[in-house]
Amino acid sequence: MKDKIENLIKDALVKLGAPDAEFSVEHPEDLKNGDYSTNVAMVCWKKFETNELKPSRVQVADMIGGVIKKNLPNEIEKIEVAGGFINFYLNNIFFEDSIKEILKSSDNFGHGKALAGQKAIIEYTDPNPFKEFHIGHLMANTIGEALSRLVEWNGAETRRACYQGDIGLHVAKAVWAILKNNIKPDDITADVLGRMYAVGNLAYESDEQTKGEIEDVNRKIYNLTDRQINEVYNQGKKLSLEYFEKIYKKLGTKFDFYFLESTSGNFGEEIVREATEKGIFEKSDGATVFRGEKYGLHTRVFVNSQGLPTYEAKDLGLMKIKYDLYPYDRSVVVTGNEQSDYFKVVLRAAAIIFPDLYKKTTHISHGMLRLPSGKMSSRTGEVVAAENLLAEISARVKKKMAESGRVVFTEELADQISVGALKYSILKQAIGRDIIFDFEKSISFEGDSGPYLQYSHARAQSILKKAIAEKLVSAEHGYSPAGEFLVLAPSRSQGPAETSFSAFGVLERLLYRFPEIVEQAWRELAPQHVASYLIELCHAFNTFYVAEKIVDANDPASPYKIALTAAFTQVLRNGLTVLGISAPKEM
RNA sequence: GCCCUCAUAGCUCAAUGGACAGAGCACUAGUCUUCGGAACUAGUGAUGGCGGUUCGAAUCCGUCUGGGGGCACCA
Repeated sequence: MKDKIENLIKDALVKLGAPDAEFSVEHPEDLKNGDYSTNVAMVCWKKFETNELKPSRVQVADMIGGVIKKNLPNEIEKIEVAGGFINFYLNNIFFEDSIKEILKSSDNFGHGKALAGQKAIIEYTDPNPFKEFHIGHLMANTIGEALSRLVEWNGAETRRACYQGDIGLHVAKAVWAILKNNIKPDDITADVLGRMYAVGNLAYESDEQTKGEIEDVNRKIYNLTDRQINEVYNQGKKLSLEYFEKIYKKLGTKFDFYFLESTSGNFGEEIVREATEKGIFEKSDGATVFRGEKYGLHTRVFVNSQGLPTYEAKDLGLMKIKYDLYPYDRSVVVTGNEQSDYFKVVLRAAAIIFPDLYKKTTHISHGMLRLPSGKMSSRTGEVVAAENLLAEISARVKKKMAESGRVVFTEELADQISVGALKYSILKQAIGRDIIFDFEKSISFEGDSGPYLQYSHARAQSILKKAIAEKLVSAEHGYSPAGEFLVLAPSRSQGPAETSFSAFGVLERLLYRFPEIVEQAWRELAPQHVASYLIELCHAFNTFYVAEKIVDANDPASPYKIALTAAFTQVLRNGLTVLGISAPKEM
């Protein structure tokens, strides 16, 4: 439709002799200004100035509008000129078709082709074995999963990757503390690991001798020379990874690739060694460094003075490992924004060594989850474990359910709602901004919240169920409206009378826009557009729901209202899917 | 000290350079003999300061103030 309008305007400009004006066609924020709007007159009004004639913007808009009016397609009811904008109003034919289109496409409605034929790999979450899986990882996972789904919905073949730091000083700290406290491999739990890391980290910074001991453990882990250390290491790593897997399952993420630092390390070190011979890196105080200052960045160590690869070399190696495994067109790496400058340096080095991979790689950094008391730190043990947070939310969900007393609830349902609440609260805001986390305030169940979306969905589902029970829709169409539903979906003109912009008029005007939102959200790497859209959509539906009786055998408009409800649940469900939030049928 | 980022209503957040800056929470006043009140309607209330670019600025540029992050062998 947008294309049609753009062509309409282009034709008009050609006829008026100003074919090269750049203009845009958008949805006006306020629906009373039409379904589409163009700024063409304000952009090109000066082109129409002559010595004798100095038309105003509005006059130019009238002029262009006059030409467009002669050639209106069927779906456009009328156009109006207001304040220099030209506004386009769609009619019943368009809305009727759009509802049919939604019902026909069902689960595919919203899938686009912007990235068709491309391979994409998204890396996110990246928890470290031996350390806690904390709420920061929850944030990274939520964002990465949503981005993955956006990429998928726009047509790319997508792989999810998780990079786990199973080697390095942080591991040595935990292993050292476990040995020091005589904890047997069999007694190690995820909880113990998190605590031991904090203990080891504190000890590392406290005195020189301990520091040396931990560094020694670190070397031994790399070299695999000490049997006792290996045993603790292997057991701890296995346990951590299993524990992470449990959390991923609850969150609805399934990774295709797991990368481990213990494998990217050597590879990265080799790349750095070769590049050093070419003069890309240089030696300094025994370490191999990249001089970022040449590019307005800062110097970073890629191989330390002990000859061990740092995270920098490992990340460099990972870029190539990923490509060798899965030749991507787009690679997105999601991390916290404290790594933002770090990544600029690594990518700058990559630009010289792997220019083709560099061009395909995007680093996205998300904000931090901060406690009201300040920054959360796993180094000092001041973390909120993901598990604790989820359990806390879940307890509150159950309490709420018990109070409402409608449904015998299951653990699974409570999880779906809890995860939905958490994910929504993260995704509703722009990636990159911090969330100040407060147990009491940050998770909401009403208004602008995940459960509000889920509730709207469940309620609409319940209406469809009733429509089936009352034989206004036959049972074989089920909840998911198939092609036959169209036979029952009557023409738009049988719908309720529209008084200015009634609730259902707003609903119709939002539903067809979903695919554009999904496309825009990918283009801007901004899942919050989907979140805002869904809130607006649900609000429109709930207003409609209160104002109109939907299922009513005596109301000739009822079939159309039911079709609209079916289209709404479909779009909402698809939208929730894009965000990685589940849409229970009852709650 | 240098670099990066952010500043929107009492609070938590939205807004491809476009029309009157949108939500939710809180507060105030309402709706419901109707399909699920985790709902709906209405009201109060905001672009940190000063310049600039533009037909048009929360958005772009400069500057000041104030948060947050980063700056060599941690990740």
